[in-house]
Amino acid sequence: MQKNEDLCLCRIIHEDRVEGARKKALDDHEIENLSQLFKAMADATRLKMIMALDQGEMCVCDLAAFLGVTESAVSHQLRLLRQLQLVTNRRQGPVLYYRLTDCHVSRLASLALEHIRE
Amino acid sequence: MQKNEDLCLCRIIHEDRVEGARKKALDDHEIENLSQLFKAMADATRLKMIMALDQGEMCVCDLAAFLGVTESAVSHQLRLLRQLQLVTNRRQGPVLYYRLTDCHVSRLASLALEHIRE
DNA sequence: TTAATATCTGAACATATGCTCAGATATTAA
DNA sequence: TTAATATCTGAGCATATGTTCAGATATTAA
Repeated sequence: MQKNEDLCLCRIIHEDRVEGARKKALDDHEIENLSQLFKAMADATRLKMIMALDQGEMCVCDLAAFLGVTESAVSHQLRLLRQLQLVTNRRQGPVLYYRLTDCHVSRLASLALEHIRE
Repeated sequence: MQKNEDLCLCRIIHEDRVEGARKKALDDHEIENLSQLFKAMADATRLKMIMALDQGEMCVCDLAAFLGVTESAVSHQLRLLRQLQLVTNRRQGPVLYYRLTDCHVSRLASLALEHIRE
């Protein structure tokens, strides 16, 4: 096996394919954003949260009860989803009602679900 | 804060919403499968591999050269993708050519990309 | 069989992740 | 102000993840 610096032409069987892949490749920034989005949906708890919020807005208590985890855990995950702008909240007194920012994530989930069920 | 056993009704503000979410919730098995699929796409290296294979089949060497990681790393990731049946291979002599099993993952990636670029 | 090539595998390691706990902050009502 | 409720936050911890390394396996050709 070779060190990173040596990962060079000597082992490339099909230079054309490697070159072709390079040309059509997304830039790193987009890849990073894509993987972040998928990462947000890659956890069972967050996925359940997203599916639940797709039905309508819920507060932290509600989500915690639904999920069977502490409100702290929910809050941490909501922060992550908020930072990715997947969810938004609305304050009514001391209660924060969370909802999906738009239908993007639920569409992604639906499409993925179709493929799993096929 | 309460322990898990105490995560009970006393903190549920909107029982109806919690109950509604419970009724429409996917079963755990499906949630698990969904999150596994998203997890597979949640890593930059695997995402690049998937996008590259969407262009056509490539061998392990090619992918390693394209990605700039060791062939060992590629092989480990390919095993994961194989186990989830996202990729398949075809042997030609000592060379294994990998390709996407179907268009599902690339569709997912395309949809996600649209949403990111919007 | 032997050597060369391509890929796979398990172990080890550093880093990331998700959760709980304890306590902080924010809002409301008495 | 004080107390109560709802949520947030940082620290700490156990587990998961992604990579490399060293060496194993599989295929082909001499």
